[in-house]
Formats: sequence, C-alpha cells, structure tokens
Amino acid sequence: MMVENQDLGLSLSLNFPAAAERNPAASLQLNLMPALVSSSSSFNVLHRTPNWSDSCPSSSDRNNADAFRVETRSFLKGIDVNRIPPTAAEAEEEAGVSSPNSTISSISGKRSERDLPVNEHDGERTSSRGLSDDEDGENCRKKLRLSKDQSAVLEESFKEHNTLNPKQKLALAKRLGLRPRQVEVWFQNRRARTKLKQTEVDCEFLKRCCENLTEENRRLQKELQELRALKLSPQFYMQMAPPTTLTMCPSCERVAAPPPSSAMDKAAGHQHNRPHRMLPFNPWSTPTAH
DNA sequence: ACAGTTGGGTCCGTTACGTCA
DNA sequence: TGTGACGTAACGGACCCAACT
Repeated sequence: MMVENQDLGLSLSLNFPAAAERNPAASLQLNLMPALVSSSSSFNVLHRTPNWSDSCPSSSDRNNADAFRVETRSFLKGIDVNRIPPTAAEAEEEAGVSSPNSTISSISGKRSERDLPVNEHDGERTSSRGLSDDEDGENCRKKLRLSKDQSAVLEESFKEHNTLNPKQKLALAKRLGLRPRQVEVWFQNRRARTKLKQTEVDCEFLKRCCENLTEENRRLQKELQELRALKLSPQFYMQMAPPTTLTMCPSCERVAAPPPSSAMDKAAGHQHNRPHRMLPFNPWSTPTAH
C-alpha cells in the first residue's frame, strides 16, 4: 500500500474539497511522499500551487526549455492536423514578453483569448479561435486530438511542473503549434486527471484503513470478552495480580488511567468525561496477534 | 491605511467530440 | 454500419489573489 503511494510519488490528502479549496489548513494531509520527491515534481494538486518562478524562470527552467526546443524540434516537423504555423505576430509577442502581468498575460488569459474578436493585428487571437472551425463561421467547437508527439511533450513538461506561467505557456504552445489556450486547457485537464487518480488511491487507502480498524475493533471486543470471562472466574480472579498501570472502567468499559494517587484526585474521584489514558494504537498498522 | 475594482489564474462540473470494441 | 462506453479537449462559472485606484 505504502509502496504504491511511494511509487506514485503521491501525497495523501484527506480533505473536504470545498473547505480545503478555501482553507488549506482545513484539510488533513498525510504526506506519503518519499523524501526524494521534490515539491516541483509532486502532484500535490489539492493545494493550489503558486506560480513557480512567475516572471523570472530560473536558469534551469530556461535550460530545460532550451533542451525541449532542441529535443522537440525534430519530431515536431511531422506534426499535425491541428497545427497552426507560428505567425510573425506570435514571434513578436514572445519577444516582447516581460512579465506575467504584461501584454502576454492578457493575451493568454482565457477571456481575452476566447472572447475577443479576431484581430488582424493580433496573431495570437487570430489563431486562437479554432483552426478551421471558425473559418467557416460556425461556433460549434471542434475537438482536436493532440498528436502523440504533442502529448508526449506536454506530458514531459507536466512532469517538471504541473502549472505553467504565461511565458512558458506561450513557448510551449509555439513549440507545439498549438494555441496557448490549448496548452492551458491541457494542463487543467491533466491536473484534474491527476487529482482523480489521487482520489482513487486515497479511497483505496481509506478502505484498507477501515478494514484494519474493523479488524482491530473485532480483536479488542474479543479480548474484552475474554477478560470479562476471566473476571467472572473466582479462582483465577483471586490469583490475578493487581493491575499495574491500566485499569478497566467497569461502567464505560474503557481502559482507564491508574487509580488516583493524590488527594485531589481521590477527592475528585473517577470522572467519565475525563480523557482516558488509552493504549497506544496505530490504526495504520495491520492488526497483530497477541 | 483601507475598501473597491480589475485582470489573470486555477479548479470544478459539464459538454461534446473522437476512437474503439 | 450503428451504437454505447470511454478518454479527453474545450467550455463556463465560481473563486482567489495581486495590482491598481
């Protein structure tokens, strides 16, 4: 079980989606990530990941991007029915990138990208509305299958970081011959898929926890019955050594702290609403035979 | 300093399309 | 050939946050 989680590099999150979304502190996180998994490569999609290296990608990011460019240039030649040839306007835009909040951001933003009318001066927007579907004047969306190569590049990119800043979105889009919006959507959907998988893993994990707890409960009940039987057996009861550290509260049937020794405790007597000192119990471990 | 506005980002639920058995 | 299931690209809306007024 843990092996699965480790293999997947997952962090287990038990949370209530709405609450966690608004208040990450409200979610219970069991971090099952192996230590070697870096935060940038983790799939912790249940928490909002801040835009990594927002306006200023690290040199390693740039190196990665360059590596990508070299790596992908060759096989992208054969791409794709979905491909739009990069326009001069796009090239200009990319050259003009200065910060996420600059022109690029507004261009890559969903509304500006989707909703603004096609503009002769704006290459991005010109190419952003569908590839051929809008040319015929229809508004119906045509779903375009990404090629294997495109998916592979996107996948690689996602492995490095599951969110994109505008700069990288544009670069990736240009490299793949896609619209930035398409890249953005792909990352959104990819995060959703990752989260879904994580949820399935969580469910499985919780199921097993529940089974373990049920088993443990059954075992404790049985043990309790045995203890009761022993208590009712007089000769054994007489031979029994007095309890050393733990006693059983006869009324609430819980393992309680030893009898009070101080005068104050004696005066207070046994209180049922006081927390009992319970035996240490690890619900995640499999039940062991005694 | 603080409240309101704005723009951009993400997530979520849903729809619609492409593929395959 | 038709069809239902499934995967996933694409969409709209809600919400959050930072920058700006």
